Amino acid sequence: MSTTASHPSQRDLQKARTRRALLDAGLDLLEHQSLSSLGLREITRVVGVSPAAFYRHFRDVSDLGVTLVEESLGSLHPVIRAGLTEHSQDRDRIDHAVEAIAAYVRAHPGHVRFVARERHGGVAAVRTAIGAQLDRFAREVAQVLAQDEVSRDWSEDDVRMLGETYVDTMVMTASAFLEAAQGEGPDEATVAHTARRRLRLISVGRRHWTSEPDPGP
Amino acid sequence: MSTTASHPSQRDLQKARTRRALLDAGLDLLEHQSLSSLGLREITRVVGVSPAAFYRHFRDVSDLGVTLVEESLGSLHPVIRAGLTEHSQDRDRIDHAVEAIAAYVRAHPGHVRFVARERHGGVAAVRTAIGAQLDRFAREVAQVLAQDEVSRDWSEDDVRMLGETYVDTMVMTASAFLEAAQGEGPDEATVAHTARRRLRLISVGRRHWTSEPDPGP
DNA sequence: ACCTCCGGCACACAACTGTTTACTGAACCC
DNA sequence: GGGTTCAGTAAACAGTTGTGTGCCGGAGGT
Repeated sequence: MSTTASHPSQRDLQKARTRRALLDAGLDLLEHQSLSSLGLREITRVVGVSPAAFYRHFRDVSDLGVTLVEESLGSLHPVIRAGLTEHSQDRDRIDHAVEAIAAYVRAHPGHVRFVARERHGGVAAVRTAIGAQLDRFAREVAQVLAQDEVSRDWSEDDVRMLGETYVDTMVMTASAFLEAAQGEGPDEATVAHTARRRLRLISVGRRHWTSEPDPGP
Repeated sequence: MSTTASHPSQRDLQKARTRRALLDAGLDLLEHQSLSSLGLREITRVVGVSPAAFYRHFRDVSDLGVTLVEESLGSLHPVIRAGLTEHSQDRDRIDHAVEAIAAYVRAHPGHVRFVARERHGGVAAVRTAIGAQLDRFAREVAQVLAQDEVSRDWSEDDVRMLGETYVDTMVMTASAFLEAAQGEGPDEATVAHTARRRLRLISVGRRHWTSEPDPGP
């Protein structure tokens, strides 16, 4: 019995537990380095398990990395959709969004750091995995935005661009919050302040948008 | 004679030459990995020099990394200023800016990749060095923008935010162009198309901006 | 001409890496 | 209860790594 059974055996539970431990240890170690320098032995040493045991769970370290991506971003989709669907005044919406990001960073700093770091990192598989997830987010956001009255008659292309812009802004904001938390940049209040104004800038641009002829792509 | 003499001796020239070779080799190797996994021996092997020779030029690999930052971004300041100062219609300005970014990426792909990758990378010293440079850019851009008639009576804070937004957008665009060049994302034309519309979105938001009361920071 | 400087070298060091092998022993199924 | 499955082990493999030492040899200054 090795499939995802409804009645997980004792052994399955134990296996899942060490797997979790490996993932957690990996994420912890990634606080001060990047994935392409993270060693397999380094991880197993922290967990307290023999190096060979690693292969029972992952093909190699970048495989573990890809799993971490799904874990970090995969569970976020419903949250995003829920957060965007709730209607309210523009001002409040922005405030809530920024506060939601701040809360998420406080709750999962490791995951945020990992995504920000490996988004353009040295491991191709992880890079593309993150790219794919962010793309999904952009589509989802765009889909919600398209239903707003403001952008009723926007071209599909423009809505898509808007979604990407929002997603990128959110990721950058999250990363800025993280840096604030570890005292590397401006403090949290300042980050929130700038993020709010940045979102408002986009929002204003959106309200006055005119789909000019643009030759291309 | 070891200072920056106007009459560089034969020995100084040779030293500078190997130093250059080390930097170039390092940048090349960083195409497929990140700095925190780049080995000192790896570099010297490529250059064809003994490992010990490395210490004649850099304290360690992250020291070389910091040098690469200055080299990548330091020389860019005059270019930015020149590009921004030239006046023209909004449309043309955006088109030219995007094309300028594309050209820069084509000319210095390694430097662009390095900055994008190590901006949030695992080596603190390099991370802060990049942050400082981008901050300088943001200030410079803001200073130019402040003189535009559109944002005459903007608060200093808002202008600063606008500068940061532009810089971040440029960096992201550059990184997107790079990915396009190596076939990892959408093609170059699409990237340019989205970048133009994104810049126009910001530009529109700027024209209709009202400095609302925002409690904080 | 002689002495000094110094970039680069060869070598040695201990520590570390990813991967394979044959194995053990407890939980599992029938 | 007896046979099977399989997560985890110990040991060995051939490489790799960063760093320190002492030395060389050509260029530089006087």
